[in-house]
Amino acid sequence: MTRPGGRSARVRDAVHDAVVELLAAGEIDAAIPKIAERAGVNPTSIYRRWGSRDALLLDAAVTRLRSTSPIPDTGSLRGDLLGWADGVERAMRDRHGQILLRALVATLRPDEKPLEYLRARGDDLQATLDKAEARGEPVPSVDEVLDFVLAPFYLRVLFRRPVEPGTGTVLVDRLLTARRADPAPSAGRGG
Amino acid sequence: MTRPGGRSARVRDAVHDAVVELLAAGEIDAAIPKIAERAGVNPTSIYRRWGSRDALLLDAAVTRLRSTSPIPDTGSLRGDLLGWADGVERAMRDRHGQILLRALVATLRPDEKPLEYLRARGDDLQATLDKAEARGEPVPSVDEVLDFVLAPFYLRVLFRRPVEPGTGTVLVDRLLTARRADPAPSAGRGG
DNA sequence: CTGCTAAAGCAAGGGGCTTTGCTTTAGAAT
DNA sequence: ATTCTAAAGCAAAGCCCCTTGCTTTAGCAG
Repeated sequence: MTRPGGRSARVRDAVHDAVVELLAAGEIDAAIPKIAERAGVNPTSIYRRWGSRDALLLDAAVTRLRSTSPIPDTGSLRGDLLGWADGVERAMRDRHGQILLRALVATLRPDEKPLEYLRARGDDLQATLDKAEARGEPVPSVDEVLDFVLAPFYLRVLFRRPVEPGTGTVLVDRLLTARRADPAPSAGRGG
Repeated sequence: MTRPGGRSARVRDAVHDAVVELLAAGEIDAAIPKIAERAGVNPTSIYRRWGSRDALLLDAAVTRLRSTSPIPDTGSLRGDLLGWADGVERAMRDRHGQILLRALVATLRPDEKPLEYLRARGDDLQATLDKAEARGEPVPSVDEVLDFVLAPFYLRVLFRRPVEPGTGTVLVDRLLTARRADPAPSAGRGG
């Protein structure tokens, strides 16, 4: 991306938009020529830039999901996690968010290493937990946060069960209550 | 399936095998002619029977996953859940199980109703919980079981994080401990 | 303003997926 | 054993995806 502004960025955004719109419209297996037409772009541009439909879908999903649900800094672990979980909840209740998550999972290859983007989100979470620990709060591990909060959201979306409003709060409360009740059994941190 | 035994079943199994083998071999987007060749079957047979590659993958995944991890009847809720969770853990540590789960999620369409097969597994779980309740044990809801046990397994597999041995026990313990510590906040049952 | 170059557009060709009408086979029924 | 039929196999044709070499454009640099 030596020319991030200008035409290059315009085409990229148009193509990403086209992908999301087509998926949202039920055109699940629209191929590259169809995406290009929707984006008002020449198919060759997509082939040259992304190489394959899956690579394009993955790029679109990661790019769009990256901007959702940052972790706030509220001064308390509970506040931070609630703020983050609310953001996740909003994304997971949103049709486009659901579609992007599904596209992300569907295009991940079983044998590759975890995505850089996912590792970064884990690091953010770890930083939040470190701050809380420095304040003297009792803190769960990143794995526990993922198990208690993120996993239930993802299960609901991927298996088409409803995400009720307030789910994020329930899940964060479960996490913090469980830690208070039983600080022992879980495994160490992790990527 | 008016003729479940004989050639029909043989072809079905051969095709399902071919799907799993190709996916396991990294041939993620092998199309129907390639699957047919691997199965020693004419492509037309697949087109006529399943209609599309996605329908075939979904059928293969559901058929193969249906036979894994039944819920035992041990006389205690904890025993039942541990037995079930061990089965899930075994499937999720298995390469083929991981591949089938990924295929299942990838081929689910966002707007259709939940799978009959998934509803049936939920009913099995509910029956187990009902038995425990009749014995006077404190019981979680189906949703809580899914959140605490199944969701973390699926998150690990779908996002390519390792499933450590003993994970099932840890997750079941979390579920039962949480119920003991805080019987209040969660939502009702559900499909 | 002029020149440079990365990226987008264009066009043509090959290849493989998918469809469809017909034939053949194998399992079930009588 | 004979008959019947659902399902599998075969062959050919159309379609569309993908590739590739070349041309054009638009943004940045001097």
